[in-house]
Amino acid sequence: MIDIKYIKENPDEVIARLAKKGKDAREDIENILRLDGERRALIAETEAMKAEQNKTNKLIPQYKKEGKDVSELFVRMKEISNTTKENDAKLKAIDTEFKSWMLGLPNLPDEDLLAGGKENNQPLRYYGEARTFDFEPKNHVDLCTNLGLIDYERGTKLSGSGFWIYRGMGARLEWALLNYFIDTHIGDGYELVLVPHMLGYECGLTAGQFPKFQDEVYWLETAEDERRRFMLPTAETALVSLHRDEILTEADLPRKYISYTPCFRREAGSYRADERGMVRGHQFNKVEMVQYTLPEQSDAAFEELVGKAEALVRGLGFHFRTVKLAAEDCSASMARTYDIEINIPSMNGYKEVSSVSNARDYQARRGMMRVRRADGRIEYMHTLNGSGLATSRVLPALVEQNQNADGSINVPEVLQKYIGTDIIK
RNA sequence: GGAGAGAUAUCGAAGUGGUCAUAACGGGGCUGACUCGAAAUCAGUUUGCGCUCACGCGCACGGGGGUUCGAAUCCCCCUCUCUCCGCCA
Repeated sequence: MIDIKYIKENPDEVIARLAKKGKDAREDIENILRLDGERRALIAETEAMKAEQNKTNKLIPQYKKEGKDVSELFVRMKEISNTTKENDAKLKAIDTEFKSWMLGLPNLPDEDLLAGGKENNQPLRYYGEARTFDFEPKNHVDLCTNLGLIDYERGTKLSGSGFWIYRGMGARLEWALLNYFIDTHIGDGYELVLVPHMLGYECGLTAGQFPKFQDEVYWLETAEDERRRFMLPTAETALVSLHRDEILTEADLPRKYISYTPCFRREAGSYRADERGMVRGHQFNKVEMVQYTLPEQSDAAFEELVGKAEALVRGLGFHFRTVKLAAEDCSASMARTYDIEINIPSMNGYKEVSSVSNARDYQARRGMMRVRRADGRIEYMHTLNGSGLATSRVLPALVEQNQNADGSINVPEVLQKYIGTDIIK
């Protein structure tokens, strides 16, 4: 959520900045300002009456004790009671509408972001060189199938399209990647957290995925009187709710977490012909990094997370580039996002393997995540997240880039200790 | 799955319709006194949210609704925790 005070004081600026994200917020802001005014007026009126009510309530036992008649007071009190009840109902309706507009507003993009979508993304830096082949390289689907690493057919048999099965050396390669990521993060002082894979609604709301993107996750069928739960689309959704409704102390921050989870996504309508194989599925494995920081720490934390994701990719020997996303390409909750993209030869281009974002106080406001400063002030923390990394893009890139003419695959050095070999054939 | 008990501030916990939410009482934290310093002792202090330029005012006793002039307290629904029994990897 964006600070209502900031919206009130700078409505035009907010509209202009959200426009960079491709959001025409004129109607939203108009409604928010109107409802906020109505809300305040009603609060002022109702609270004055409640003050009278409270004062009189103290008189009643006193009068009774003194044997005075209280029936006149009762008449007035009934009046107040009726009006405040009506007002409270009105206020609730206004509040609900107000909140729904507020929750619908995306985060403000940072000032330095370019407006517009993907076409305005800026590559910031490149690392290494794209591999060239002196033979006709195979795509990862053929490579993985031939080597028995991935069983696409049986994945579909078990669960339908968009699911695959890692087998044998494929499963070990996948597991080796995850181990490499996790060990690196632990070495960097991050706390490993294993979270539930089914989450309650509030988690999605805090992360900023709900109410707008409720259709993009898998909901579990529940009985009428049972709490609704969904399969997490990313560990961020869980980790960012870890400190929901908490007030941490300044010394507690920054908090640095990582989590491994499978991620479940509907990906409705997003299938594209060039995204064959395991680039986009309904379930994929990911190690996620999340930081909670003091507001003034979040810029440095962002650079740290980007650096960590880059280091993992570099460690695997990949050529990659780091791209600063234009405002519209950042997700709704985020003020800024950098993607790390590697080359998947069969796809003629760069594909995202990590996305690092700074939400600033947007998620903290939604989930009431605050910090008590040394001087006693309470303010919202900042939250950041980044993939570190998702294997579903890394493994295809790895097999394609490390393939030999005979169809075998060289195992990057950092993975060899986990998998026990330097070549898969 | 069955039966029962419970949820009050940083923690334990009292309060069962008004004059104890300025939330008793106890512990912890912080500040000060005493001390070379510490412990002990003594004194003080210590919830969050909203509205307001401010003085202040309002709200919150797990969450939601109801009864009442008035609810921590009575009624209904939900969530969570604990105990016992059953079942179970």
